[in-house]
Amino acid sequence: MAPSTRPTLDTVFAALADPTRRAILSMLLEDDMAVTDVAEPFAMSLAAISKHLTVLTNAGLITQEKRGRVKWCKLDPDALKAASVWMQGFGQFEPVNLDAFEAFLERELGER
Amino acid sequence: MAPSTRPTLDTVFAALADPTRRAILSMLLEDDMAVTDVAEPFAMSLAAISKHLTVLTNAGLITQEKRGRVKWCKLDPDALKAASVWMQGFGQFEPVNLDAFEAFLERELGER
DNA sequence: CCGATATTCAACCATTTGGTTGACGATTGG
DNA sequence: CCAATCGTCAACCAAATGGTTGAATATCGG
Repeated sequence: MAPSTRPTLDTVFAALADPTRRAILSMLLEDDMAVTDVAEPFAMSLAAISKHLTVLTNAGLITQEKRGRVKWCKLDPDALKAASVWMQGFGQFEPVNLDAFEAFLERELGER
Repeated sequence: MAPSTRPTLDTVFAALADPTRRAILSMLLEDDMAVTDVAEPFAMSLAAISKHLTVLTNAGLITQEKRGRVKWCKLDPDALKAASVWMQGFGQFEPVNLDAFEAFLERELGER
């Protein structure tokens, strides 16, 4: 599924502003997933998750491919890359630090 | 002025999702500015800009210091750094690329 | 073929967001 | 002192957001 609106910094950052959507991205970091499986850990309807996935797709953060009755969701980090470049213009941040990233993930999971 | 709500990834990304606010950040990259001067290039009321600055402050992206009747706005890239680290977990992006950043700025200014 | 599974659609709702205008409080400078 | 300037507040508005439920549409498997 291609994004219905061309991804922009607006759509990318707006998509990232929601904790549910960031959690979904984290899950997809592990592996591609079907919509139903994405929805499983969340205390909200499947329809709500489906909408979140649409937002992520329109932002270009994931792609969705339908095989049979299952729609597979796959992380697509290109849009993130664009936003990341934008942000890095505001400061010389240290190079990729996976440890810090893990810490963020854990803190965020802990908050919920 | 300290943020009234502790900055989170939610507030940082939500703040970045608005083109007016991103433009304000770009302006503050050049120099600190008073609220009235920040508002000058925009076709919107001073009150609206004041609200945008509150959003940026709550996200921890800027600080505001009142000296006399003038309130000075100053970029504070720490919150951006946190968000940047989060994003970099999703891909091994090339190191800081200021050229790409300039291109983004120009494209964004061109869009409006 | 038929029931179950996967996903979206449509209508609805409450809340948030981004803007307006006009009044207001604080500070400055002549 | 007093008029002008700086910025926020309050009330209001339209549109977008994030959620719900129930029905609809495909597709799979036995």
